[in-house]
Amino acid sequence: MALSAEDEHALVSAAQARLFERDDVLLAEGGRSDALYMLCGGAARASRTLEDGNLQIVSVFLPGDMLNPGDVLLDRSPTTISALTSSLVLSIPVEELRSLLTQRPSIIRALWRETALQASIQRERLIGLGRKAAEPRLAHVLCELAYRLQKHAGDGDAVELPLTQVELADVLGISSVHVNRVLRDLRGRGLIDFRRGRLVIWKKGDLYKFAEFNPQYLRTEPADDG
Amino acid sequence: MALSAEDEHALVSAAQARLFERDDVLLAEGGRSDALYMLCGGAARASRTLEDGNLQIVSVFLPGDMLNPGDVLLDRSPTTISALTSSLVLSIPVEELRSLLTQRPSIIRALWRETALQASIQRERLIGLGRKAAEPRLAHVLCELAYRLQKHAGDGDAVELPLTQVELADVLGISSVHVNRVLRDLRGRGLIDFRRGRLVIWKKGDLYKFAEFNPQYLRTEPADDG
DNA sequence: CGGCCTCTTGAGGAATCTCAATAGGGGTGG
DNA sequence: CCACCCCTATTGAGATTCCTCAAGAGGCCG
Repeated sequence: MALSAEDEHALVSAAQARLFERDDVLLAEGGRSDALYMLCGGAARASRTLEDGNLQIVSVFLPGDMLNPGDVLLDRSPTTISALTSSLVLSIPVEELRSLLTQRPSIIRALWRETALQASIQRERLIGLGRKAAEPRLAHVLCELAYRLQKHAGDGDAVELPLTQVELADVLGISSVHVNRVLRDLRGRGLIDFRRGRLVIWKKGDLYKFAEFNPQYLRTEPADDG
Repeated sequence: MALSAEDEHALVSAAQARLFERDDVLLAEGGRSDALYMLCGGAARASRTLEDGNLQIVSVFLPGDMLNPGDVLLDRSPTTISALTSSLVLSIPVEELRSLLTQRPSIIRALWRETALQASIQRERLIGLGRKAAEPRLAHVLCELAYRLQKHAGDGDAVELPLTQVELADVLGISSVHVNRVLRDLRGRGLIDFRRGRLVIWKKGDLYKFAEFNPQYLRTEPADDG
């Protein structure tokens, strides 16, 4: 989160820890955004349900992420945030956050930075949804999540991705049936293997190229690897 | 931009004004993000071109918008920003911005807020791209742009939207041919009329409902209208 | 053992695309 | 002022991608 040790300490000291189980709602769409949430363990999602019942997942959160860095500026939560797996979450009530922000202005920068990072992630997703076929679109999301979980994973390494095919479908804006076929296709190309929440990337270079994935947008610090 | 008069004055004083013509590039993808840009007049877009030549427009900017509030935190511009029409742009070199931010911490808040607002807009676009058919998706984008241009436009009012059908297609992630058919459909429903950059909304309430458009996410201040 | 969720595969259908041809408007040079 | 050109808009027709419905298999848990 790019915070100094002191700032992080101040933030965490003001926070309350809570545990959520799979599908528990942390923050309902339209509800008051009354605390800043930080995910310490597990995984979570932000989603919107449309009138026809269709669901779109807008963000996937992994340990270390803030869940609503931009939303605390707003009154109400624009999406529903819920747990993908058992999750440990820290929360700081907005009143306390406000006083912290005046005492420690550098925290504002961190929130701004986190907001910008999540906007970058959403931008790449938007590009995929708009202009990529299902195969590279799925490949890109897998690259992104694997990279965020484990920047330096090499060929053949496995990463735990707690997403079902239905959930992947709701991230990608396609049907779960099609996700299944696309996964089969990517497996057939020898790029990846994804089964029951376990992703293996066989050829990172080829996969990145196929997905047009460039991890630059996920870096918060100056380049530290390829 | 939610700045105090003094802060705005300080910001504008440090800025340099420039005029761009249609399709001029303000900031190239991958280029250094060396200044903060603010759009004063005209319109602009942020876009990404994929390897197959396909283009996706990620943001449309209107007067009053900052063009890269989150990107100044990063090294390089993630998208190409170019003018949709003749545009007047203020720019503040990042070095000067940095010193301004230390002198006037409240400006950080404004940049954070603007970053969060643009993330909100992108989130709604993402939802449309993922889960809405072309008709409500286009309707939603038209609602958004009309609202941003003129919050209080009523039924039958016209708004100048400097977008061709090709550009709308690149916003929506569909082909320009299909944009044309969808516009015809929306016209047939009596909701809107869009010809050569001029949008008329016949029935705002019906259009909002059809598009599932709720302007809440575009508000930076507490509610001031319906 | 039974139920439920996830995954897998097939088959027909719907939305959207690409290609192609035509029309309209606005600018520019002869 | 006209002719020409280019960009934009419009419409048709066939192709493609992805969807929906449906059925069955596999795993997990009470």
